[in-house]
Amino acid sequence: MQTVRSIINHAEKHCKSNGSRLTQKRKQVLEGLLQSEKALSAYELADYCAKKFDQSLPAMSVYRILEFLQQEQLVHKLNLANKYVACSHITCDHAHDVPQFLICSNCQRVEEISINKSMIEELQLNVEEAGFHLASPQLEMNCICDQCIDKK
Amino acid sequence: MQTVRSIINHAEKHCKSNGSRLTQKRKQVLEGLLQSEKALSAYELADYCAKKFDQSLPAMSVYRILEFLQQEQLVHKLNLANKYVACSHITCDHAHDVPQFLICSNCQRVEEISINKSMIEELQLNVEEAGFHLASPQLEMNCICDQCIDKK
DNA sequence: TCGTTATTGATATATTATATCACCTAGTAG
DNA sequence: CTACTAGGTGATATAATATATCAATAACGA
Ligand SMILES: [Zn+2]
Ligand SMILES: [Zn+2]
Ligand SMILES: [Zn+2]
Ligand SMILES: [Zn+2]
Repeated sequence: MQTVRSIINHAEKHCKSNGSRLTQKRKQVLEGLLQSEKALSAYELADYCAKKFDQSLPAMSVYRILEFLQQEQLVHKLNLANKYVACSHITCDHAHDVPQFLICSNCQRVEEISINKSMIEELQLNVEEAGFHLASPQLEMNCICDQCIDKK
Repeated sequence: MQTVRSIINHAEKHCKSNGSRLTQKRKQVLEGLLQSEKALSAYELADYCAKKFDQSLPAMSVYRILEFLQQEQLVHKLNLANKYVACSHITCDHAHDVPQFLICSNCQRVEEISINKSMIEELQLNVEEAGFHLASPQLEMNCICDQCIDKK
């Protein structure tokens, strides 16, 4: 179990070695995602920063920052939920595989998994047969998590 | 190649045998989706109806109608694109399988395919291992279609 | 025909997202 | 150190998608 701080430190090094800067605001947004149990919207992140750091962060800035963080592979956008999550592999050194996401539609908890490569290839074949090409093999699946099932 | 009209007739019978009604407005919205090459938003459908049938249809009504059409399995919502498509199997008599969608992120053209059942099961296993349960195995994949590739 | 239910309209508002211009700040060159 | 430059942020406007609620109307069954 790593601390939020150590992950952010790692992210900062990553940016530095990339020629980009992980500014304070960017750290704040990333922290918001790291400390959260669930995926957050840009506006929820703006709220978080406003409350936590006592200085309002306009939603526009959050969007720009999220875009930056995505480029740096520190954050992923969940298109199925229109929400954002911190990457689970920030402190891993290996290259980032194409991610697959399980999203609990009840509580927004998210799991970033890696699906069998052969399976993705098979999927890809199906897609090609239909006259399409996978633009991004990032799959997002509409799920219910164990915890939410237990509650019912 | 079936005509839009014949598909709508089929849909009407389907609703009747289901104890529900495919009203004129509902037909108009369904027709909008059937005649379209690509997925449409609720607001685009409202525009279509306004122009084609010369009577404005409030967006709210479109949303309600889309909800109805989804219940009747005549229409699918693409959560990845926040758009809607007519089901490709309205005139098929067989039970509707769980659909999988290929969405061209460039032109919004959509293909409704059926993926290998064993593959879905394998996917499901992966998901269960991660402590989640597939809420709907409807996969939506971010693609580029052949036509859009050729244009470039 | 009357009363009930299903359908639609109208209005307000929430949520997510993009476009644009102005301002500020950190790093660089002189 | 200062002035310049590019990158980063703020502010404002607006678009696009979606939900909530109450009123009006149309269809249906008795
Ligand atoms: Zn990741
Ligand atoms: Zn959950
Ligand atoms: Zn279908
Ligand atoms: Zn296309």
